[in-house]
Amino acid sequence: MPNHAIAKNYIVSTAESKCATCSLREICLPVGLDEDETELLGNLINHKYRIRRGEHLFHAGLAFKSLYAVRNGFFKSCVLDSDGRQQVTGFYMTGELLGLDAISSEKHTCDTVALEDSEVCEVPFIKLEEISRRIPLLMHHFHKIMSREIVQDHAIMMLMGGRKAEERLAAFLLNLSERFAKRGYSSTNFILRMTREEIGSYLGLKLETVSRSLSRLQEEGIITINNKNVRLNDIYRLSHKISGYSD
Amino acid sequence: MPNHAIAKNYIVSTAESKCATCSLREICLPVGLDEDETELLGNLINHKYRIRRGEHLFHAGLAFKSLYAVRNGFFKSCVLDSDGRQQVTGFYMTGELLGLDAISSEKHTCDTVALEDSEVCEVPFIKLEEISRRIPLLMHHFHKIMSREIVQDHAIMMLMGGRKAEERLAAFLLNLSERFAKRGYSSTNFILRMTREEIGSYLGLKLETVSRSLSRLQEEGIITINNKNVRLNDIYRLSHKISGYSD
DNA sequence: CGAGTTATTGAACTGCCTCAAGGTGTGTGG
DNA sequence: CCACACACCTTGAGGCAGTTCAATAACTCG
Repeated sequence: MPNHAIAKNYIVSTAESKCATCSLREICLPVGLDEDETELLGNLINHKYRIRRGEHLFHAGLAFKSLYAVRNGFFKSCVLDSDGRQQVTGFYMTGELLGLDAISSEKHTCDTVALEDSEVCEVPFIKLEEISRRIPLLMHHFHKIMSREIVQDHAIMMLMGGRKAEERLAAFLLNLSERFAKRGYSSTNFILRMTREEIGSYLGLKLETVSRSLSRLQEEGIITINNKNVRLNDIYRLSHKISGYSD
Repeated sequence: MPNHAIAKNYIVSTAESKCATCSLREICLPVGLDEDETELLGNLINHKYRIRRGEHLFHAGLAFKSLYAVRNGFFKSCVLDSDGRQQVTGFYMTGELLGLDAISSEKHTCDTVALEDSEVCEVPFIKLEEISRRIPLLMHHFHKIMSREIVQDHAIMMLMGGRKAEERLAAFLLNLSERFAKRGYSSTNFILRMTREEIGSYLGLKLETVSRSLSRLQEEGIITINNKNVRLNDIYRLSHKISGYSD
């Protein structure tokens, strides 16, 4: 089990913790499994854990045993570098998979922290690989998830490489918006679970720059921002920020 | 097959194009396969292709069918954004795997271009997944490769997020150095296959800044650079550039 | 050899960072 | 429920690293 904090908060297996009957199946798992395959899934999840806001799911350096699927809530992962700076490498919401970076070295390379009270499903990696052999669709689905992570990272590199602060923020907000929409939440009205500093770290900016850019977007009427609450008033203009069009 | 240019340059299958007897086996493939498993590998590679300097291996948008293992040579991949800017997302050398980003959407998201005359082994992805089912070690190895790509991308995000130009260059050179060393080439003396602009794009800098930073490192005696030829004179000081130590 | 690409270097500019001060929100303990 | 402490956010002013623009030099390859 990941660490002491979690040990105290694990949730006993119930019918609901079976993937087969999970309400998130369509987000987490491939579609089109037959009955036998669905039956096999029963063994995939070990436990569910409750992680409270501010708690670590795992620390960098910890031996890698399991991936964790976000059942609900919101996480960040970040790497600490030699001189103590924190680089946020990703934000994760319902249905997304945590710990993929750890497969290569068999150690976690990130700290992963809940940004709100959350629940995760523990997926022992050995089991995932085992069951994958029996369910080609599951294997393929897993490959797609890893690939998606790579694509997402490339998008961030792209932002950091050549975009101005305001453009990065626009892209960031739109990305969140889409992901919320996919989960049935409002795409125009949501809460930023992370701090300005965390946003800045993720986008390669300082927190003051994040704050100023958000204020600017608000002055332009494109968004309304009140502390952690954002409303996207004009998605069209917001997305045109990114493409470098002037209107 | 990937595109017209390649069609003309494919190399007929020979004994040498079997993974089982390939000289790169230790770089490409997991160790510890038994005879049966090694036999199964025979079917993994479709063709080898010769790609000349400047030619594309594949273009962004192309339907995804295969991954490509670099047999020898050097590649870059890059994404083009809406207003035509090019972001280099990675450099790839012998034994590394190209096209991982394409799995998620079943379309290539990068252009991938040879920076010197190169050869690649085509690995049809369906076949890879099929054979993986029969060879757990191969599946696991593949997962590690994907994970390594994620870790590498995080390292770049880290550089872009909080490092100064000279530090980024130092990290870049050391990364190349290690990868060359692992392949039996000199770790202190190598050729930069890519242009200053490509380095800059990869690291989130302009080509002039790359040039200036390299010149600075040379003035300090840490490296010697002559056009594309680099010599790392003082790896110790070079690595201390990164950690933010002052000496 | 010559045309085009790539690299170096200089000078001026600018967007982001740094430092600083004050404001707002949140959660905890009395 | 209030008050206090702490964490987070906003805004301003000034500085600087890296960009932009420009001119020249060096290399590459037909």
